[in-house]
Amino acid sequence: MPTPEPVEQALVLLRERGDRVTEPRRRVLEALASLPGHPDVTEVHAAVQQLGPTHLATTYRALEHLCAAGILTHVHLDHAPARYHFAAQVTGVAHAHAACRGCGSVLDLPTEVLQPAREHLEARGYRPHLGHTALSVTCPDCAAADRRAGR
Amino acid sequence: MPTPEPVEQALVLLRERGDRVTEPRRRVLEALASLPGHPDVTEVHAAVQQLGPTHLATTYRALEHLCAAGILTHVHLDHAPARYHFAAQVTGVAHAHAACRGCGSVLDLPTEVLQPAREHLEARGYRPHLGHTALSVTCPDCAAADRRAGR
DNA sequence: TTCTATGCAAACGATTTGCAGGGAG
DNA sequence: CTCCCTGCAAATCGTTTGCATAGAA
Repeated sequence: MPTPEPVEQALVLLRERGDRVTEPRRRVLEALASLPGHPDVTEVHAAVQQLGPTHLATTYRALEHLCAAGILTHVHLDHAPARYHFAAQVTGVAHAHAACRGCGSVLDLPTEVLQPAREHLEARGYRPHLGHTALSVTCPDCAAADRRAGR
Repeated sequence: MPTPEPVEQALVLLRERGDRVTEPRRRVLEALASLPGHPDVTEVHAAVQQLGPTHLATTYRALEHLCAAGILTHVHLDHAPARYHFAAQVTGVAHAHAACRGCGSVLDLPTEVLQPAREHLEARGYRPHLGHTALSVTCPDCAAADRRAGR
């Protein structure tokens, strides 16, 4: 189950690492906690701005740092920029992703559906990071739109 | 089994579409046929250059066009730029991919290992494009290197 | 001849970097 | 007091676009 206070949890982890707890980092965490789904840098930054003036480069650096610290993770979509969310370490739930090639919407997937892939990879000495890339899909809405357009 | 002459096959498909068969396009196809694995734009362009002077923008446009025509496809890796290869329509074999986060090497995967993912998605009305994004992995070599570095 | 694809240069969006000053520990 | 993090501006990277011309059909 999700931890009630991901932000507090994240701050504890930051301190444990000996990293500094700064306003921009706090804002990024608050922003991520308040935003639904899996926002990209731009969306995170917009929310961060509402909490106080912050330079875009700083938002990038904070996100990068929090990812490196294992507090956040990001998912890569096929075209669109990466999207961020709290890591399983913080939320307690791991999940994989599928992203619509048309509208960019992200669907969370239970990790079990990738179990055979995991086994295949591990049997060959590969270490899988299955939450790190989103499967490419066309969502029902965009599929309908495509059909209407004759594809 | 792979078609003996993917380039010829591709040219036929191009002509069938009423598209023009130009030097740059021919070079891109030759380059892809000669390069091992799944080269990215830069690698394709380097090979193309060896066949004759071609502008980078043209290589981009040729690749884009051939993908749109269904003759080529590209795989997205988590960080690195997209990598190109002949489409299943031309080679006769479909496959998925896993890409090493460390060194970028690409491993081909049998599509069956993604079968449960496919079923999960289709049951929800999503249309999967499972060859389009590479699963993120750490290859055995990079995993060993990571371990040596203490990760 | 017609009309698409190319070459070229410039524009572009996203992300990164160097550096000097500010704030956390 | 020390050193990490931030703000800012400029640089960089990968990719795209507008326009005039070359060349495929």
